[in-house]
Amino acid sequence: MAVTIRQIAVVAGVSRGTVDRVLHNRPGVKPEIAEHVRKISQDLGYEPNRAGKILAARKQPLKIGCFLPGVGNPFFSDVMKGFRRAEAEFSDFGITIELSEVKGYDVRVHIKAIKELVASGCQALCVSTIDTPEMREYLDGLIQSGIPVVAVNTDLSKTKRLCYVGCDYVEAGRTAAGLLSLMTTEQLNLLIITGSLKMKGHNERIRGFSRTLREKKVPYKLVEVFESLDNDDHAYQKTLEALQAHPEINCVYIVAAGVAGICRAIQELGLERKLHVLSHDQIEVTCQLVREGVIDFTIGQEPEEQGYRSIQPLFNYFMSDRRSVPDDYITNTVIKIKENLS
Amino acid sequence: MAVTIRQIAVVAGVSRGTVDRVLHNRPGVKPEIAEHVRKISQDLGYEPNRAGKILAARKQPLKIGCFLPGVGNPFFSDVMKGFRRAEAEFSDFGITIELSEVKGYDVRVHIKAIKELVASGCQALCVSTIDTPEMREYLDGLIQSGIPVVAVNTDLSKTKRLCYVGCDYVEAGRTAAGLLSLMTTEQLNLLIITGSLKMKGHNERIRGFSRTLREKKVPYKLVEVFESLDNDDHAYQKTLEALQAHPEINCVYIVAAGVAGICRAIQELGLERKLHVLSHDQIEVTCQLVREGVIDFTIGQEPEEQGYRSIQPLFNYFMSDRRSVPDDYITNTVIKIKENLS
DNA sequence: TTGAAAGCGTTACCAC
DNA sequence: GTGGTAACGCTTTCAA
Repeated sequence: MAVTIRQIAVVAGVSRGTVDRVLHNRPGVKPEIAEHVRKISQDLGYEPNRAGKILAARKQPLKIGCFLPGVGNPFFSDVMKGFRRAEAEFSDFGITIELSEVKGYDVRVHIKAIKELVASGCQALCVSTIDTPEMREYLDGLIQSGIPVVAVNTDLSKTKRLCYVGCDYVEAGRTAAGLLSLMTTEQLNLLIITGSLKMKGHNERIRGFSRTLREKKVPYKLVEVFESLDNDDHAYQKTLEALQAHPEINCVYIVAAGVAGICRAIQELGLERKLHVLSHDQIEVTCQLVREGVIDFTIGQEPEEQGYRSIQPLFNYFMSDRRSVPDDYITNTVIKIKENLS
Repeated sequence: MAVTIRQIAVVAGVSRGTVDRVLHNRPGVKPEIAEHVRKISQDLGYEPNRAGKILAARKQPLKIGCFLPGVGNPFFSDVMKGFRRAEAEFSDFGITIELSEVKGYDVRVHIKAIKELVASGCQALCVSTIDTPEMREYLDGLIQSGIPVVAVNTDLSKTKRLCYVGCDYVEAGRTAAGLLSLMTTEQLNLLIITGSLKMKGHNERIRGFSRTLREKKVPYKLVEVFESLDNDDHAYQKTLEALQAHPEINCVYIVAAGVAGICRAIQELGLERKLHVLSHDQIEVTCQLVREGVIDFTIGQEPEEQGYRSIQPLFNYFMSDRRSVPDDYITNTVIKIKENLS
């Protein structure tokens, strides 16, 4: 049977109230007694019982704020599913989730939305946002004031975030290249279409991709790179032009969004199945195109897991009186072809 | 705030004890009152609070028995990791896990081991065993007597098992074929090495594999099939002979164990990287050979997840008074190449 | 500065 | 048959 607060109290010769005060660093305990109690709880290997905590704290349930720039981006709806699953899982353990979604990547808009979450009484945050100085400063302020923050999907470097839950972008790019190299040995004439050259994750994918091609000594030429800016029409136009201008292109690497537009261009030019086409993420549009054989494979990152695994450590963190500081959780780099789209 | 047993008692005009008796179908309640209470708890949408249950039941913690034929099989140690993770996760929620492992696939041995788990007081079981009539009969008896059984990794068809947690073997075979077909278009001269022709999962993989090759119209010839019987030396010998007798073989499909022996034969004949080699499962030996480039890719099935996700539904099942009957949980078919071995 | 007690939702047990 | 009460481990509040 695990050690309880009561046992500590008995051993220390004080009341449970005092032990509680010590264990939560609340004021009003004589320093020497506090030290004594602390030592005993250490020696006994005390770990708080979550069921007891939950029951006692039932009047102020833990409210976690989740922020995603997910409006209009189907990828994030899977992350949200993970949040929801965690909420359902933990609801009768006294956890509530407040969701906030915005469109696009304006730092001000993001900060405003997060502020609203805090104002609504959230005691912890899971955020997927932009890693800019302004954002970092704002979040570090929050963390300072006692609100732990989990970085989901996009890391917040050099902040005091509790942990990062998301994929390894470099590995994703490396995997795309590695699989491609298993599929062909001929010289690659590459068209790379990224989302935005400002997005760190996108750049990391490209870096991993080209590094692996070089390591594997795959002969390749980078014919063209451009941004889709998450806009299908724009991506369609640019792809059309690039493929017409450079008929030698035999491989299209789609780093981020714009997939529908890009593939429409490929199909209209009758190049379907004549080019290697690789993409990232497992969303409806990529799945459909993989099924049709237009895209050879797509590299996923377990978005739902990212949502679920953001909430879970927060739960344990609070339940352990902030002692179980969670590790980063890096999701698997998932290869999806037609047969394992599940 | 969720509905409590107390509220039901108030509304029904009875005591909490009576409500408890009704909700647990315990005798000693007048039928009309029982009916009345049942209706109210329905109307109010009562869901038991897990924290309360855990605390009250703390003296008889839920003991779950886990059985694996894992001795000498590294695959199962990952499943075990999942069991352990669940145990750690739920330990202060009053769950204990009793593990039992045996070597090999003798039904009598398996039944004996499971009997011991039951004798030691396990109130539920997670088992990975053989799907034979004798086993089915034994397990159905246990289930009848009130011990729910989760089938892990291998389904127990036509039993009253609570659910199946494991992979889709057919999909795994299909995926192997699908990826292979992306890697080559030439005629395939196949050597297939299965574990045992008696193992349903192995046969399903082969079925999925060949079906997909046919669907994709990949020209192929089955040069030879034999069993490794999970024995590396035997597999080594047979592989050596097969490859020498049939120099036209250009693809080796390793369906189950014996990987080390098979690949040793391939390497000794200097055929490394000259053949396509595919395997299943992500264990140390397959990982190493993928890293060395001897195996092109291996198809995993998330064994740790299988362990964890067997315990979790049992926990919820008991906590919900056996009302949340869990769905089957099919793990992902995971493609692993050198770059995403994580 | 400390102790005592109530209460969270559930179960088990004893008394009526 | 039914109601009341103690107990699980913890937090919070009130009293000393």
